[in-house]
Amino acid sequence: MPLRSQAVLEPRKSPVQARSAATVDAILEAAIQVLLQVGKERLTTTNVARRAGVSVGTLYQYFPNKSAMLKAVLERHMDEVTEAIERVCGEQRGNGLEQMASALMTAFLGAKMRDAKASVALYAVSADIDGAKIVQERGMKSNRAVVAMLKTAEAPLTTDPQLVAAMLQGVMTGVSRRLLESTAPEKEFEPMLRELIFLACTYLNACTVRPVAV
Amino acid sequence: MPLRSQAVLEPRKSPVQARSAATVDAILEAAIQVLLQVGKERLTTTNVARRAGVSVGTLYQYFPNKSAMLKAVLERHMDEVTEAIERVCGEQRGNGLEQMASALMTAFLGAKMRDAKASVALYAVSADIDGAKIVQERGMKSNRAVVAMLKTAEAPLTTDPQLVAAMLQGVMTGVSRRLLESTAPEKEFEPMLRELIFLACTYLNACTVRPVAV
DNA sequence: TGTTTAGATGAAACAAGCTTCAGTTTAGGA
DNA sequence: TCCTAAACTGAAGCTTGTTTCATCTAAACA
Repeated sequence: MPLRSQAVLEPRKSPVQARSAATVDAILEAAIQVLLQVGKERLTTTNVARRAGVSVGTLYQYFPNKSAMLKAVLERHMDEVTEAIERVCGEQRGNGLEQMASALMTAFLGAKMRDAKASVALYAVSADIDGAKIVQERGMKSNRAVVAMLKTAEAPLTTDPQLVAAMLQGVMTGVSRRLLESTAPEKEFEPMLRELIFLACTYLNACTVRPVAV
Repeated sequence: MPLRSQAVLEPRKSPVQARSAATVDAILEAAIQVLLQVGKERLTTTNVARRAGVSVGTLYQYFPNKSAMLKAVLERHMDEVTEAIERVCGEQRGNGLEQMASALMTAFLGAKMRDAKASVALYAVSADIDGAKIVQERGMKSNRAVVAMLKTAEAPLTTDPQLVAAMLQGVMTGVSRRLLESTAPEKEFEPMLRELIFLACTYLNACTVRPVAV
């Protein structure tokens, strides 16, 4: 989204295109803040607009309805996590399985913890709207990345990479969710991550040894 | 809730207490059915009452509000799963770790799959109401059961059982959720369960070998 | 058979937030 | 400087579903 070119002697900022882009951004940001401060129940469109410094009408200029706005918020958050996964999966190509496991778990938990509060709040939002669909889409994206990575491992797996990747993701999300919704996420983070890596390494190694059958 | 004692020659059934108990049950049952048929969004109190064959007023005689009713539904479901876990954990005391892992995973996935549809629908409901609290409570209950079981294993763990139990639960719930929300749960059930058991066995065995340190 | 009270009824009051839209402001170009 | 289109405004309409309550029914008991 490049800024519109400015007339000869007009140093004025943020013209047409950019103005609205900024507004959309402000709204999305405000939505998360409102969510964190007053919770899903009291998150109203009027509320979000006010926090964003605009009027409700403006909000409805960019989103057809409340649900669409929340979807955008969720998508934004999921993209961050997905990108984090894709990044490490790219970096880890050709490495050993333990390397991969460690990097993947660290990246995932890290991304989730980065703004743990928002993550938890969004779990709730995801239930309204068809959040499951969004989550699933991103899930498939990261799945592909994980599978691709696994196929380049030094020691080849003797198990269907698709299945292995699915398990890894189930494990990651399950443990991270448990962690995030626990009473003291920060405190348990370190040991949980360690253990998660241990578990993943153990599993992956076992998958190189195991007979091919089934 | 014992039935009210009946007068000498009055074989008449379902007196005062029981009549209402039946009503409550009908309402709870209706709630799930409505949930499955029209989804969370269109689940209204009037709706549920009609399906239960009573009037809204009656519903409000047993539940202070909609949220309380939904909580009761969720609690009921969670109790089933928790009981399934406690049962196997009791049965498996003193057995080998692989035995335990296998039984636990089978019981959990089985309980969730028994009415998979309801499970998924309740994920959504749980987000409204303070479902997290309910889920967490039951989670702690099963946690205790798992820990107690692990402590009786033939081969002793060299890792904190609390941590191990937490991981197992994270793994179970993560994978099962992934499975339930996938497009074809029944189809993937068998291989997923197999793999889940394999993963759990691998992990638990590793936990008996691993040096005690941290 | 009459009385009492648990249980049931459902129309309507009420609440609350989403969404609209007619009108105003601002930026960029001529 | 004026004009046009893009942005923005916010009071009020509208929809929808929750909850209440005055009233009715029927079981238990004497």
